[in-house]
Amino acid sequence: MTASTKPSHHHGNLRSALIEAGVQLLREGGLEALTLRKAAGVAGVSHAAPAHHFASLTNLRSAIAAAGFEIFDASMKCEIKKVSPSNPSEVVRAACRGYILFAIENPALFSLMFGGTELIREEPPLGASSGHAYETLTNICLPFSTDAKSLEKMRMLVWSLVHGFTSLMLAQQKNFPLVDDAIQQFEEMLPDFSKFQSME
Amino acid sequence: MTASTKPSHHHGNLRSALIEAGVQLLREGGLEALTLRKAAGVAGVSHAAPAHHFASLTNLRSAIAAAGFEIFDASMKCEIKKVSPSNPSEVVRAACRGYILFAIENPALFSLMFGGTELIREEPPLGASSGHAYETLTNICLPFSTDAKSLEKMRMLVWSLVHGFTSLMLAQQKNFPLVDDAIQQFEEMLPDFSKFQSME
DNA sequence: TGTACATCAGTGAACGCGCGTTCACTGATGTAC
DNA sequence: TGTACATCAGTGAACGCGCGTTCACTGATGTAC
Repeated sequence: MTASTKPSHHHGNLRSALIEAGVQLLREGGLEALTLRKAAGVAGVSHAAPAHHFASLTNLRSAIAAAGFEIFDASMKCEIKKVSPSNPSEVVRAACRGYILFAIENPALFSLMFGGTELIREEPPLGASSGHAYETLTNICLPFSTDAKSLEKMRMLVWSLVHGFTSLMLAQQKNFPLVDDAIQQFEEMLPDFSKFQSME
Repeated sequence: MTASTKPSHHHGNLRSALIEAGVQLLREGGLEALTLRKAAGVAGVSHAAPAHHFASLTNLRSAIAAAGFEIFDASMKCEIKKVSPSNPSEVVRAACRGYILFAIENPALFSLMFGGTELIREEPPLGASSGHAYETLTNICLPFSTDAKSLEKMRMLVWSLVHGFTSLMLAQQKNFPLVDDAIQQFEEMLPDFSKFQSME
């Protein structure tokens, strides 16, 4: 038994491991598959171990949702990077692609983040992470707004559109459409934002 | 003890009573408060009684979701009736008001219908009920479309907008905004649909 | 460098809980005659 | 109208299950001297 495989009484970074295990459980078994005991099992520790890191299932869920918002934000930013920043409409479309891609890859995590599950939303980890995604959504709307009020309206419009489309897509859950089909359907539906401003 | 209050061994219409009980449980305690045993308790029967009507919790959930879609459709239709049918944009706005009002009054039921919970969606009761709401959403989009494809796009646009707005509103769940505030915010955000058609 | 000790993360057994489900039963209802 | 009987909805006790949680414990880590 080498030093690297030597089993240690201490895990090292159980907190992160439990969050990762939770993301995996959500992916494999949906919302109801996420329990403290199962997360401990996947992380390879006894079922009593999580108590040292998470006081309750709601705390673990909140931490997982926070991690989810970071992945979510990264997914949007990744798509945004692929297009020219000089075309604001294309940037919005790219962000929406990232939004939809994340949801298709992590449907249960998406449900946890936005669904009816009780979370501790106000506290730092989750509050900060969802704040990052909120900032990204705000930034892509800046070119379409002239003041705080029009910014607020544009953000709400874009966010509602892409969030509604994504949620309805997940709710139908009939043998999942190809990712590209979903995105194509979304983009065909999308109004021409550049004309929105002049309509005011 | 009069005849009307005489307790009978038979309930009469336990199936409906369990669905009603379920709606009440969702309203009072959220998604996780809905169990077969609690529904039986609220309906005033022993916890083994539901087995004669629902083979599993998923079946009860599906029946409750079906009932929810009927209430949901009625809520939209109720608001539509209040406005002039000769103004299609106003009809769409009215339907959206019904959509939002339903969700505010029944947040957990809304989550059950559209969230990550597994339901038996294909079978008659739920399939038919959600079909009614789908029809209503289609009908309000008819005046804005010239063919099947533009109808599909308009329906997806309206539906995504109102569904996304509603879901995000519920997800924030910070001391609930006044109903009127939510609807006002939605209507301010809403683009002018009458101009959409000409933009194609 | 070595030793003593405090800290703390993980163990494994045990607890009570609410859950869905099964089962023999009971009593009301509805029908055949 | 009355009687016998089949049907079926609801009862209440019992079952096993996975869950969160508690607890005394153990062993690794890190620090003081």
